[in-house]
Amino acid sequence: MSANDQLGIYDRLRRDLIDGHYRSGEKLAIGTLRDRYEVGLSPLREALNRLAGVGLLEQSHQRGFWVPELSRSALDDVAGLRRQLEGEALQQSIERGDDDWEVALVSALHRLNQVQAGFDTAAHEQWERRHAHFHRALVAGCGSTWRLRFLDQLYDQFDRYRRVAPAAERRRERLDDQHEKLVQYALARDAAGARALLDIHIELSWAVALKSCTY
Amino acid sequence: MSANDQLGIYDRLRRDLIDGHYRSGEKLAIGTLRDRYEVGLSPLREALNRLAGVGLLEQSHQRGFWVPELSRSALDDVAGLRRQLEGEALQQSIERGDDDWEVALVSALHRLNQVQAGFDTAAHEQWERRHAHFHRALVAGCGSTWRLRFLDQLYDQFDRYRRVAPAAERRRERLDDQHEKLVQYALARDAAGARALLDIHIELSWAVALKSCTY
DNA sequence: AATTTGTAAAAAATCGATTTTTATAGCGGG
DNA sequence: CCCGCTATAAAAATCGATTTTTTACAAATT
Repeated sequence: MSANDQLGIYDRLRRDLIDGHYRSGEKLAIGTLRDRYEVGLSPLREALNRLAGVGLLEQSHQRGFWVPELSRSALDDVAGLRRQLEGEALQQSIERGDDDWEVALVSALHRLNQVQAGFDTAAHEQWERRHAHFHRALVAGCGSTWRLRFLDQLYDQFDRYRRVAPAAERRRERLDDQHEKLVQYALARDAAGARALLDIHIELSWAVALKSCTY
Repeated sequence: MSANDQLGIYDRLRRDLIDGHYRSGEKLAIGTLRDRYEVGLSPLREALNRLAGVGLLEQSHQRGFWVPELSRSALDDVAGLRRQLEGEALQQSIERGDDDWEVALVSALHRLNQVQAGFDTAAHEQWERRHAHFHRALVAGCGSTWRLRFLDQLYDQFDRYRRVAPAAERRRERLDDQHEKLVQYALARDAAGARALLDIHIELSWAVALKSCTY
């Protein structure tokens, strides 16, 4: 509980849900959450409702909140839709992105690479944040608010699987390398090349995340 | 306040937001809502939070909730993304939909046509519900939970514009006719034809909804 | 005259207690 | 012995009051 106290209960819960702090399908007892996060019932319930709105929780009337089940089919669904939405968003970003977009993208990549070394828990937290931020920066220039909104939700869902999947160092290196190359394509305004690589990138990420499914 | 009392505050607010009962950009005073809907503060706030999660409201910390602004650019965004997501969903539905999907689709069309006559307020309410249900039935067989989830949100957004746009009877007839033809394509398992018509259908709907933007 | 600062009113957010609903275990009947 | 019913316990949902924050207005200073 160090820097957590600055964050609202919504952000803390969201992070813990994505990090796999709660088991797939687990029921969230509101009273228990209240004690654990040391918040009042009202802000807690409001956060749970908003999280249900963006698909990070499921809600049943008068019966409380659940963590959505992790499943192979749900992962395939998320990955497939992400590939489509992110691919087109990347293409549009490359076609329409301005100087500010380029700068933000380069910055996001640099920040991501800064933290690739030493993988203690805190550093990994930071890497996760910067990784998510990088992918958002890549597509931020697409000009479609709703596409970005949906992509945010899909990133979160995808990360739920990746976070609980076993480490895959060899593949992680290739993925990191692809981040570099994606930026090169983007700066060269090669939309087709970028999109082709992004498909590969998502497919490889999917293969890593797939290991989270015991089935 | 007839059948409204059976619905939860979330559904009542959602319907009123889509129906244009609140102005674009309007600030929602929580105390006023509490009196108008005759509900307690807690369920009201929880509903507002969930509505913010699905994009039917905007929220600013400690500053309350707003109705998202209607704008030409936002409508174009919603319509474009809807065309893409719904088109592919329709194609997959036609390729994968089973007998139950066909039955539900035919039922939804029939129910929609049953209410096309007499357009008083209550009948129009019913038509709106059945129209939304028809489009959901059309794509329900696609097999992608997340795609359907996002489409639901896009339908709601699109309807916000259509509901406040002036009536366009001539075009409405053509749109209703297209509903029939869409089902014919679907039952004939002609995915390409259905998708082409759906593009036309959405474009025509967009032209109608566009009249809601004063700009 | 414009900007800043202080104060009062209004609104949102939070809290703790109460009510309502659901789940569980024990009891009685088939 | 199993099924259904009731009583009890637990949990979620709701309420009304309180606290905190923001906003609007006015006075004072530059």
